[in-house]
Amino acid sequence: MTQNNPFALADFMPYLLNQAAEATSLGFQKYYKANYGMLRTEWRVLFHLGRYGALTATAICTKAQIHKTKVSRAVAALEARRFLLREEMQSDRRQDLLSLTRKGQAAFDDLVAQAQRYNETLLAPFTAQDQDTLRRFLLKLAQTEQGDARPDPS
Amino acid sequence: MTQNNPFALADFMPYLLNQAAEATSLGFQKYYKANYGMLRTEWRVLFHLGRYGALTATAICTKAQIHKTKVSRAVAALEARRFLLREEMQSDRRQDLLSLTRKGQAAFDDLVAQAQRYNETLLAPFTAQDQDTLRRFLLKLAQTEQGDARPDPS
DNA sequence: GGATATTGGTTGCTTTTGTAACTAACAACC
DNA sequence: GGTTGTTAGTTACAAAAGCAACCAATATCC
Repeated sequence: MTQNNPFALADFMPYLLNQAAEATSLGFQKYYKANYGMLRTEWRVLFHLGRYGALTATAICTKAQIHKTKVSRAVAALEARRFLLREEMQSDRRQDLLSLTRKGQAAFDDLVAQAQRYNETLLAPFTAQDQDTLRRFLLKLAQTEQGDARPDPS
Repeated sequence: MTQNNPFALADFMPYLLNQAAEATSLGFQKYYKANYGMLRTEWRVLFHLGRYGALTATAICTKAQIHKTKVSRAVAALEARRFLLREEMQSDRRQDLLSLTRKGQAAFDDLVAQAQRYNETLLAPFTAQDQDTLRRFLLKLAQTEQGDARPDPS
């Protein structure tokens, strides 16, 4: 590249997005970690069960876009801590239907309330309209196709 | 939370940002991984040296906002592969001045060109004005303070 | 209805990250 | 000028993520 067109990392979307993602994730992460000893995947799994009711592991994988090994481990951890319950399905004995226990539901309620508040503080500096724009952009970027960026032509 | 105000994960900025960050990072990551066997931190360190000239490790830490152990390892890896050179500083023998080798410079040139192209395709769907807005928002979000989100009142 | 493929999920192993402790060089203070 | 404190950077150990192999249940095909 030419020096008269200095490309800064701050212009590079993956970098910028990562910085923003990390900075904003941390505040909330501290909360669920400190209060429930949860990892991010665990919080996400809990969230999905709380938000959408009983689901199988693969359903969570699909909805949450998380790899099955991560979900598997998160479920195991949540189960061990009695946040969720596992019930073998009649129709297909490979699958377990997962649902929150009362304790899990309580954690969900608290965490969602907390998340909402936190989210509001994050978005506070922006007008409602800008918030919409931002959301729209991020959703579009999140749909970026995973094609290789010009693989080595060799 | 109330069910008549269903809070979706897609409304939660940390989540949205993470999704966008991951989706957009992947395409480029494939490239530097496949062609140079680099990790993300290594690419970032390389970038800073290419962009700002010779630096010490801590200078990179500061500029790039990366923890020193990560930088230390990235530098070691890049040095082992002869992408950079390490020179003990006269003024303070604890510090090494790091600079790119010819090979490192070549990799930098290629990667930056690639990054720019990739970035353009990412931003293509947006108008120039929207791109600015987006950048501005992300920068602001990236500056989010790391205060705990309401720690347990106990 | 038995062989083959597919799917749901888990486990083991390797790579990467995070955290804390550590070494070496320098600075400051008396 | 020796003790005490800092700073630059590395290393060792633990936690987490990624990947591939795997097991068991179901579906498919002949």
